[in-house]
Amino acid sequence: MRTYKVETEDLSEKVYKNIKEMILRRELVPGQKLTQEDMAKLLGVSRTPLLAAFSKLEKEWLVESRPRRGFYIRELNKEDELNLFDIRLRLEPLGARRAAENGSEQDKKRLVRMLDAVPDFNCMENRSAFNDHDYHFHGLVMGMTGNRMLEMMLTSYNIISLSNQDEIHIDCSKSIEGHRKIAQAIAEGKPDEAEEAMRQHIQIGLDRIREQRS
Amino acid sequence: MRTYKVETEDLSEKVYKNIKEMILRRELVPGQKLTQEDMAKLLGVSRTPLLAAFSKLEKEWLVESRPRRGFYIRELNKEDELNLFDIRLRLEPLGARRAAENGSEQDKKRLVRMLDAVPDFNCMENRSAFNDHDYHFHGLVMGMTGNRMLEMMLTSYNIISLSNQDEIHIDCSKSIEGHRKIAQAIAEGKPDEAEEAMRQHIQIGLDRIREQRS
DNA sequence: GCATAAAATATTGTATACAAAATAAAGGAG
DNA sequence: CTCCTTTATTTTGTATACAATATTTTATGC
Repeated sequence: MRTYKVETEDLSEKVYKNIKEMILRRELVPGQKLTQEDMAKLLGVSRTPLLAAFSKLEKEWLVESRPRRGFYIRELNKEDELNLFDIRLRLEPLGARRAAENGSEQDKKRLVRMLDAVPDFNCMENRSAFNDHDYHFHGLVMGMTGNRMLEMMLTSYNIISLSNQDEIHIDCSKSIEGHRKIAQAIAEGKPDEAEEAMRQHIQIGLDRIREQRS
Repeated sequence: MRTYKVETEDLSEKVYKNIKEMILRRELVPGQKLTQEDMAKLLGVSRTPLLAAFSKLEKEWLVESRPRRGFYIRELNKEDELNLFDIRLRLEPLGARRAAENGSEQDKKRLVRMLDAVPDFNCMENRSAFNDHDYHFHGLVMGMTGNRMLEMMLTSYNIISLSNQDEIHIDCSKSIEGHRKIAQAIAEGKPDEAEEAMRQHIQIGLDRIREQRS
């Protein structure tokens, strides 16, 4: 009998996911040093899998390596943020398009349901709730594209954006309205509209960066 | 007196670059297993920095990790290749645009000179020469964008494409003609034309994949 | 012979050990 | 007290060691 073994992931992969999660949750903040000993103790592993995890995160732009000085949560300056959005502005609309084309009916329903379930929480007071919503929304859309490379890249970029975003400067209701429009277009299987709606949504984020940190 | 210390990179970074180079040069081919002991001996390092390098390469999609089985040079199936080009088709044109906008005069001259210096080598006979040219051309352009994230991503993707590309199926002169057109537009500082020329150039690559491996 | 099971070998993933470099602390000179 | 030098401590980067899993080889039954 053929046994379907679970592709058991190694420790470094678990650690990698944990740290990503911690960055998203702002338990680790941009600029912070990741002391190896401390992180190893915190996560209950040795430094070996930790180092592999750091290396992965480095190439995803979430962590920065300063040789012989240590690893740090990457802190974006204004130029970096613009560069990041330059990329997102091209790729997220592509993702929305492909989601409309390739997403399963089940996922499309889930997407709509997700937005129905987020009626009105106070963004100013509950920032992490919005963070979670935003992260999951973009993640779900990118998971519908059928392009795992795209999914991986944009998941990381989304985390960087969120973790570097200033608390004060988000127009929450407008953002969710944007999500709703995108979800609608994807659910209805309209690639052009989905792409354009996403483009506008990302553009707003870019505009906000431009006007603020100048 | 202020001393400008050279940011000395660690072994894992050197190993990482070495392996990337080896993939590009086809000394390591898609599907091949990277036995840790062998690679460590070959590169003259221990397995520790090697593992960090593998982890980096994994997140750049150049290497695949099969837990408890080892690391392998990533082998793209047709779907993967289409996914890859779906991304390149959006990002490389953006890169060409930014290169036209932000590239230094020196780099622009270098770009034109590069294409003058590649008059007519026989692609069929000298595949690796074309590989090198293609890699360096795209690398130079992406280095002119002023967007290091974009540069890093597309450098890797370029390597994957080249290492997975079939020997037989490249129209070399047509490709170089495309490069010439792009270089021209960038050198003249015409973003729209540069973007469009690059789009067409990548599109040709995509078409080739579509028609062939079907 | 051929397929299956058992033993032997090789390879991986992780922890630990150690040297080199960076940081922090202590000590003096002005 | 402040600045510089020297010493001590911490932290990093790499190598090695070891247990657990995969793979290969050998043995055994049919």
